[in-house]
Amino acid sequence: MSTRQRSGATSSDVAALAGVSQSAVSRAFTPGSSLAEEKRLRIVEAAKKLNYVPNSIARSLTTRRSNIVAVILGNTANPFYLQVLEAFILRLQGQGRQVLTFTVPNGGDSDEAILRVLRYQVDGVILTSAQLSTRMVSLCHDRGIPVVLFNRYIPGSDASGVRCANAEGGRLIAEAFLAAGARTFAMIHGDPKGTTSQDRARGFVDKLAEAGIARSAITSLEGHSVYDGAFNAVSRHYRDGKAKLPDAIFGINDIMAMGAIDALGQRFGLKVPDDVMIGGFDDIAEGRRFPYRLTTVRQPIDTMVEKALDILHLDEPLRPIQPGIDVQVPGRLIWRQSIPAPRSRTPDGAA
Amino acid sequence: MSTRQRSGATSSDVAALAGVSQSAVSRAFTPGSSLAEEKRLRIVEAAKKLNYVPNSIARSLTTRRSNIVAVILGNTANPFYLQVLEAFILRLQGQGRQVLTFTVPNGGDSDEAILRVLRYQVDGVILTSAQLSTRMVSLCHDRGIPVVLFNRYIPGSDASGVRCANAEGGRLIAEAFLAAGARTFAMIHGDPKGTTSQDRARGFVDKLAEAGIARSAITSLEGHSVYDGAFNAVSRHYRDGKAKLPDAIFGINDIMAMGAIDALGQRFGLKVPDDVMIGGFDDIAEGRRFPYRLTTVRQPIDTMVEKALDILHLDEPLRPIQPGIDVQVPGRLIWRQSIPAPRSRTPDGAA
DNA sequence: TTGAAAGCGCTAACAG
DNA sequence: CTGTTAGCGCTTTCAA
Repeated sequence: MSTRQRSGATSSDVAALAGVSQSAVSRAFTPGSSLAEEKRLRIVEAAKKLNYVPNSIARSLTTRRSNIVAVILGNTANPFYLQVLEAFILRLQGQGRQVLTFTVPNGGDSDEAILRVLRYQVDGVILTSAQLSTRMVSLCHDRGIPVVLFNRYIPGSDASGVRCANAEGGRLIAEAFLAAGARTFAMIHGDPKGTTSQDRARGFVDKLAEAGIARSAITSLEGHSVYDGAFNAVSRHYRDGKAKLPDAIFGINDIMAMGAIDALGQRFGLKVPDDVMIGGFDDIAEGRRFPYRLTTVRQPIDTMVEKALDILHLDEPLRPIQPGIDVQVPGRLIWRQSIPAPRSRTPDGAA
Repeated sequence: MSTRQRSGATSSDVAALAGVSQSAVSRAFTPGSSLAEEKRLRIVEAAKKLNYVPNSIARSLTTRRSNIVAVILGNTANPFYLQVLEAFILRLQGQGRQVLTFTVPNGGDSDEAILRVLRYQVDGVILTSAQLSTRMVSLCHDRGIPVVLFNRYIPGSDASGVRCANAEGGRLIAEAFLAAGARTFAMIHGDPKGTTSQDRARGFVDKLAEAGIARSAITSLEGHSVYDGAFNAVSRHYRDGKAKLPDAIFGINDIMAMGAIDALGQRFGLKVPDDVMIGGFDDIAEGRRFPYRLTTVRQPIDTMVEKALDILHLDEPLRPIQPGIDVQVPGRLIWRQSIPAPRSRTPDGAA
């Protein structure tokens, strides 16, 4: 029966068995280091016999590189960010790196998570949660740990980030509504402090203004970025004919748009798009399904993930961190049935 | 401009500034170690001044404990396992531990992930993906790293695990169908090699047999544990009236049950439960929503997560690993509208 | 190409 | 309570 004390063979054990020096063993497991082929083979064999696996912790101590990237998640209730997490894991795994995952309560600050991450000497941090004190940003910066904000930014800070062109995306939805003949609107906001929500709303309102729609023709509801929030907001606002139903509702993200559709259906027996048209943002898998068939703005997750990792420069650890990089990736309108398509569009196709 | 070389102040730096020994600094950051309060304060102050954060990597090297737990995910297309991941992260984070997340392609084996995990000296491994060679189990065992299988087991192996009482859950759904008057059935299987799918199906069929339903009255479809798989299987099998529709369909998990409901609605204009009744398993959030309102068996995630962590015995690392623990947690039937409720039941309530 | 030796930053006896 | 000392397992000069 094994005890938890022992943690397996070390490079010295392997060295002894193979009759070489301990550094030779180290070299045998370091691609690109010079070692006689015959010797390498003997070492690998000895290692196999002892079930030797190199200790990455010890390696990290000397190299000062952990090969670990931290991903800090905010709103896990939004499937979009779970998809993002998965994309990061897949890509990073493919590069031989590991992902340390943290969640912070929706709207909470990520300072505590950052502090933990610092202790583990991660090579980089991806942050998808809203709040981050600039103090933490500089703490990471001082220690040479690059941070990239995913889909958010801190105005006035020099933190780097990649995000979807949110305002432009908001405009796309407005255009779609307009093309389908809508004249009165509602939008369901997410986190009122989040730049993502604000930007999408701004683009939406701006485009509408250009088309001559007064701000007063646009109702604002608060959905707090989650399904239930949107469901409840819509249920409450329009119950008993209290407020007049608009022609179109913009869910600032898909999950809220879905909440709105379900509230309309369940509470008021209303059909989309016959009674109200709905637009979303993100293009999550759930929104593509039969009951929703959401017209939405697709965020190109893979591209965004790739660009985020580019900013991290994991392969060139010595390169100084460049502050203030702000990459914006355009979203793309995906037409489905939740907004009646103008004649020139085909459902489920691109804009 | 900072370079990536330097990685911050060390305990020696703090010691120098505070005028104490380096070990005093170590003690100041180790709860429960004896140190004069006045001295501790001075150290903390010096640490703050230097932005000192203890290096967990170095700590792990000496203590042989990383405070890291690995979670290896199989089918990420099933929201249930994402919920499980989140539950683990939340709980582990609360204990001051970190989570290293891995994904393995659906049906792929997790050996490669395990090997990586071993290098990082994790304190424990949670595995939710099907395939795991017994060689890897013993590799972990030898190194004193406890492994627990979540919702699956390897017959004949001494790997520990926690799972829902799947067969019993399958029986619950069968009972519900029977109570609602169904006489002909279909079930949509997940991974045909997965014990989870097999057990649920077995319980379902057994219960039906006891009620006098012949095996030939039960159609088997393959949904591969994913939404699209179930959607396609149902669309294909029943198109053009090729096969006769059963009274009830059991989706071996919720996400497949949802795929079935959508296929029925979109392809054949059929309504649930009026035309066909549907049962699921898992009780994922998506299945509770208006378009689905799935009657299902709830897996008590929190309980299961708790029991899984109990098996890991993270707090008593010296305790030898006990092989072959197999905890089964009962599921609970949740009545919703996808199966017509007998008079004695209230929708959304417990069985 | 190879081995010896010096750490990486920290914890853990062990004296005092 | 506190400082000294000896490593944890590995990488990396530095000579040979």
